[in-house]
Amino acid sequence: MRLTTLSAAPSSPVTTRNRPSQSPQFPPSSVGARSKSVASTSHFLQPERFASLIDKSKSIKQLLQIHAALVRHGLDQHPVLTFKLQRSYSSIGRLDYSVALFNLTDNPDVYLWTAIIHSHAQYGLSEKSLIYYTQMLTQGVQPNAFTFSSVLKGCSLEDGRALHSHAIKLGFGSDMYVTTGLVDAYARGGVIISAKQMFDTMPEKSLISLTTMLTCYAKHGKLQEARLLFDEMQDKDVICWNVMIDGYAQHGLPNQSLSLFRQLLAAKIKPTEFTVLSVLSSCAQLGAVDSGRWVHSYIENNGIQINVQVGTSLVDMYCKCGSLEDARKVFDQINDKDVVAWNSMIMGYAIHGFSEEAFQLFNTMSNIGLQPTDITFIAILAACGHSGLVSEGWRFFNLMIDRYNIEPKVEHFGCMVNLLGRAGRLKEAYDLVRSMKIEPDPVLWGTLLWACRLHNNVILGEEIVQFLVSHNLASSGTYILLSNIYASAGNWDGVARVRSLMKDSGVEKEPGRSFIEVNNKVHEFVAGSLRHPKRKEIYLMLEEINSLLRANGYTSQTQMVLHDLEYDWIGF
DNA sequence: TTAGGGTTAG
Repeated sequence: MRLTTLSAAPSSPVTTRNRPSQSPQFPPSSVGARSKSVASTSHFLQPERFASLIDKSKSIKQLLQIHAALVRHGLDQHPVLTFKLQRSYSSIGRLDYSVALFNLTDNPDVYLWTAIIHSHAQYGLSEKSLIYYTQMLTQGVQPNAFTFSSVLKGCSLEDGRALHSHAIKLGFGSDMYVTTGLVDAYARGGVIISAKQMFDTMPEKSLISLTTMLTCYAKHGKLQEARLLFDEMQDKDVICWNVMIDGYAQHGLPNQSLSLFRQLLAAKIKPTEFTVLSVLSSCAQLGAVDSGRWVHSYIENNGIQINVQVGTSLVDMYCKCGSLEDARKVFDQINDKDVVAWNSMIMGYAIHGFSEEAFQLFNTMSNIGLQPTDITFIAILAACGHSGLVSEGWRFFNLMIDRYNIEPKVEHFGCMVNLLGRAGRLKEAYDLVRSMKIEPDPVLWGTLLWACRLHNNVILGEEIVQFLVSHNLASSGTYILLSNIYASAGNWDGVARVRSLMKDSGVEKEPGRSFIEVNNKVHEFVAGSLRHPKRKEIYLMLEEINSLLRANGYTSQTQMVLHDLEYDWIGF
């Protein structure tokens, strides 16, 4: 007895592309029967001929014609043809037809079961593919190595473990494809040790299995291990480079990412769309606008398509580098902008204080019927914060909850606390934090403390710090902020107390860092470090700037700097 | 006369 039910006409294609305007007729019995269709020229077509027709078909119309012809020729249960047709439906995004065909097949063989499992896994429907897998077992059909490699794709860690023992039991535990799938499953589940163990059991490693392991390391920030593997790899293709470059970009090492990108170009390997996404992210992190522009023109001159993802990356890069005009130019040229593209541009305006432009884009986006996301509201609330628009902030905060049913996250509360704090409404900000149903994070507390410092509210500052210390939530930043609060109130005893408290509890301040790009080279400065080769010239120049400033009547605001625990000589 | 594994933006 089959567990799957025979479904009526399929109705939900996987993608909206190629969707026919009218309801599809299924199973097809007369499509193309009387017309001069590809499949109706002969009544005696051999299965081989049908197989080749299916392989050549690219549209749903052609596939339906062939399917109809198969029914007429009594070949609709032919295992090979059913398999091919199923795969073709799925490959053009019609998983619905694929499933319907599967349901109409009397005794699906291991090929068809594996194909339906594979199709669902391909579309990210891994739970569904696991259901098919269990149904397959219930039907008494034995899975093979192909089945395992398909069902492992995207499965959960728990399911991956179960499938692992199942694969061993059935003798597929050392198949290269199955093992690679297991490395990937353990890696996605975050169990790097198990992934590595699987990897090590492989007698032979393919480029794919090496890349899977490399991805595991890179995704989990194990960049040294990743680099070691990367350097050992012979015959690296561009995907390996992409994984490594992206690993650096995603884990705060944008300089290494750019440096590896240069090596890729030097090795005459052609970057892809994936490559430029990571590289643009690195440029954005560094504020390296010259490198960013170079990548932009590289994209334009080397046939890399500026699709919505690449376009958004460019927008983000230009925004973070402070070049809003360039960002807007790219933004306006992106076709089929999705919400992420809108969010990036709105965020760009927000962080640079152009709240009006941010609001305008928000309105345009709403007017064209695009639903804002939680990120959109972070951008909008940040824009309110930069312009001190308290009532606008509350309006958007409530709009988000009431109209768009978006639950505020800690970041939204952070924006509100920042907004209220800047406006001096500390009590309101503190009450908001205390009323939160979710746990406030250290950044949020920091924002509130920073506002106490800004408005010299020592009492509330102390209260918050006491709360944080007693709940074991205090970080070095907490102490620094409290010290600053005392300093700005002229309370030197307080400053001394915080210093000794920090010393006693062994808290160390993370050194501040800053970057600047000069002539395509990014220079990094760490507070207190004098390692830059041109430090003498830099100091001389700083002194010269200071003299000029003083000569023009500028007195620096040393109130904070003097009483900070470490003097960040470059960050000003 | 059938098949499987690796990299995307806030």
